[in-house]
Order: sequence, then C-alpha cells, then structure tokens
Amino acid sequence: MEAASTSSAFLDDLSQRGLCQNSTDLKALGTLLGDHPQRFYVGFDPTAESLHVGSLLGLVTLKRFLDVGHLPLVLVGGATGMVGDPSGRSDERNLLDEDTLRHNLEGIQAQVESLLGDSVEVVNNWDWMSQVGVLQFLRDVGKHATVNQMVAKDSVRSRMDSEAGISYTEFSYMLLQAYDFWWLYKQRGCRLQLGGSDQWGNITAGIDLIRRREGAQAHGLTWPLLTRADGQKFGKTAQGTIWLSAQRTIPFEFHQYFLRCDDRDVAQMLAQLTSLPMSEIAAVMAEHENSPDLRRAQHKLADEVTAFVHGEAEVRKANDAAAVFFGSGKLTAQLLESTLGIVPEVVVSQADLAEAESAGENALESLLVSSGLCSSLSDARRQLKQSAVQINKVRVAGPVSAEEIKSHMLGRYMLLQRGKKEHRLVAVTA
RNA sequence: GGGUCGGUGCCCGAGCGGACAAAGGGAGCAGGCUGUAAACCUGCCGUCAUAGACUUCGGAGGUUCGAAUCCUUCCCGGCCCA
Repeated sequence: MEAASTSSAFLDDLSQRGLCQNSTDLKALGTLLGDHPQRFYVGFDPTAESLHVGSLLGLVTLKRFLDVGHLPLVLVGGATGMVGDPSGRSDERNLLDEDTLRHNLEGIQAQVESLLGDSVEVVNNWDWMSQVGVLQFLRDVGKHATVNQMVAKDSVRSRMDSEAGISYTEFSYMLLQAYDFWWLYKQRGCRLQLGGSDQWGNITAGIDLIRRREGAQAHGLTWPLLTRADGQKFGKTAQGTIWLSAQRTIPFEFHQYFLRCDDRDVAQMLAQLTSLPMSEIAAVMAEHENSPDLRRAQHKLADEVTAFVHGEAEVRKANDAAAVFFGSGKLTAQLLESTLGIVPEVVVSQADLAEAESAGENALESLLVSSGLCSSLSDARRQLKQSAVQINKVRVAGPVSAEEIKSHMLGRYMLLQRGKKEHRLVAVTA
C-alpha cells in the first residue's frame, strides 16, 4: 500500500496544516503508519442528534487518514455519553437520558456514514462497557491508574480549582475512555487514537493502560482546537450552533458562515478544513492578498467545506441565493422563486394583516414580528426607526399598510429583510 | 447536620429603603465607513404604548406611604466545620 512510502510525507503535511498539537513520539508514529494500513479511532460525543462544525476538524482529519489507506473506527460514546467528559468544560454536564442518547447515537452514526462512506466503521462503546461490572472495572482498570496521575490532568485540575468542582462521575471519565482504547487495541488491533487537543489527557490515559496491561506501545495524536481571531468560539453564532445537519442549519447558512470568515483566520481554515493541497492554498492566498475585497479565499473555503458536508448541488444553490441577496441585480419574481427553500418562507393571509390593522397595529410591524425577524413590536419599531428594514432590497423607514404590502408583491413573494443578513420570503394569501 | 457567604436583565457584575427598568463591562442588534472582513464611529439593547403605563432583581409571604435593597420562610450554589 502506498501508505508505506508516503507516511512521513503524510505526517509532514498534517503538521504543515497545523494539525499536530500533541503527539506521542512522532518518529515511532511515522514508522507505525508506514508499516501497514493501521487501525485508528476517533471518538465523538453523542451530546446532540447531529454533529456540528466543531466536529468538522475531526471528520476531515479522519478522512485524511482514510485517504492514505488507514482504517478508521468512529467511536460514538453510548456509554461515556452517560457520564460526560469534563475536558474543556468549566461546569458539570447535565446527564442525558437513555432515549435521547440512543436517538443521538443513531443520528450521528447516520451522519458519519453519509459523510465518509461505508469504509468507516462506527462502533459504540456501550456494546462493551455495559458488559463490565464495577468490581471487574476497578480491578482491571482502576488498579492501573493512580489518583495522583488522574488529579494531575489539566481537565481535572482546572475543575478542582474552580468553584463548580467536579463530580466523581466526571472524574472517572478518563478511565472509561482509557478502557475504550484498551478494548479497541485488544479486540481490533487499534493502536492510534486521534482527537482534539482537549482529549490529550484522556488519550494518554488509554496509552498508559495499554502499556501497563499489555506491555504494548499505543499512539496518540491531537489536533488543536479551532480558534477565531475575534475570540469567538468557532462554530457558534449568536443565533446558535452551526450544525452539520441540513435540517438544523440550512446549507445556505452553513456556507455563509464560512464565507464570513475573518481574513486573519482564512488561511488556517483552508489548511485545516479542506483537502486542497498546500500549494493550491498558497496560490489562493496569494490571489486573496492581491485583492482582498473579492474574498476569493473565503469563497474557496465556503465552497470546499460546504461541498464536503452537503455536496456540490448545495454549493451552487447557496451561491445562487447569495447572488440574489447580496448582488446588485434587480429583483424579479423568478429570482425570488429560486431562493425558495433557502430563505424561510412566511405565509400570511390578508385577513391577518387586516386584523392587525384594525387592532391598531401597523401591518408591517406585525409582519416583522410574526415572521420572526423581530422579537417584539417594540423591536420592530426600533428596527424601522433605524432603517434596518428592507422590502425587496429597498429600505423602508416608516409604517407600511396592508394595502401597500400587497403592492410590493413580486409574483407570489415579497422579500422582507432585517439588516443585511436576515431574510424572509413573504407570501400573502387571499 | 452546624456555620458562613452568595443567587440581580443573554453573560459577568454594581446597587443594599425613595433619584431603579436598575451603574459598568462583555455579547448582541442596527446604522455609518468597507469587502457579506477586521478595526473604528453612532444609536439601540424588558414589554406595551404618543405622553405614559405595566411586569422584572431565586420562590412565597410580611414590614413600609414606598423594597432589588429590611424581616420570615422555602429552594438552589460556593466555602468552612462535623
């Protein structure tokens, strides 16, 4: 297999992309990867029914290993999910109930398979964890770990220093994850675990366990946490998380998130999140720096990442819709129709508008609220006063009557907009 | 179980009987400048409303002309002692 000859180039590439935060002995790891196709694993927490862009780095990295011939296992934590990983958290987690957990597992499993294909094997640690009794666990795993070491891990220490403290349950988490690694080593010959840098402590716990019980050398490699120059959390907006599931975050919004990427972050993101060769990334960045106003790098990033998650067709749709909203072209009924399914659609009846008016409200204000563009009538008035509201890309400053709204309809729809980024397609029925 | 400190708007955090819809900061929203960027400037940032009114400061009661501020009690959290 080609992996043999290219293993060191492969690791070099990873490291050039800024994907090696911590690792066990890189030389030994290179030898291991060069030897045969290796089985390795990455774990994902079943905290929701869909993964979000925070997990994207893991998925993409996994794919890099897959593409050079290694054999990935994706571990979804049916068992560990019941406990909660303290890593990177300042507060105790809420425990999920079993139904939710099962639901989440299924969602994530389907997602991973659809993104990475069936060469990825998804395993659930519930399958082996649930077979282990407390006494057995204490003897087989607990005996090999000293509390002194466990307390020294960053994830634990930072919580012990904080007011929130840490429960025994979460304290035990690393042993569960160590047991996973050991089990996968023993049963599946898995000798490498990948994860985010917050997983480093848990990974080394597993490596220790394997060494102590089996006298064998296992490996770990972590990627850094994605950060943003503006200090915000990667993958979160004020509206919430950017999910990978099209039901939770429509591909258009997903695409927009990356399109709005800060100049300072874009090179890094291209390297870490896309499979473009580094040479091509350098070329794109050169173009970008030449005329940053064209946002070539951001477009490339958004297109590549969206294609990976949602496919090429969605990339085209997202770009088409963006052209409608942000382009300077004239709006037509046809263009509006083409954004259906991308912009939320709001249907109101003439009767509703009339009713609002007879109740003494302004039709547009009440529409802004019912469409979800504004949170209250007060908010709607504020936005209007600040001339934040646009109808068909034309700013409106004052109240608009039901009659006038009707006159704005382009075919079946009218484009109602708050600020630059929030749109609704409004249909008025008889 | 005992003691003690605390629970204030999205978050942090001041207020500690009237001047409180509640300082300040952050986040957010909008506008300006731009490149659907950053930085910066301005405005907004409980609800309903013209003025003005109404509902908020962990929950429930109470004292008072008047409470986020005082009292009682309950709930929740930190720390200390057992």
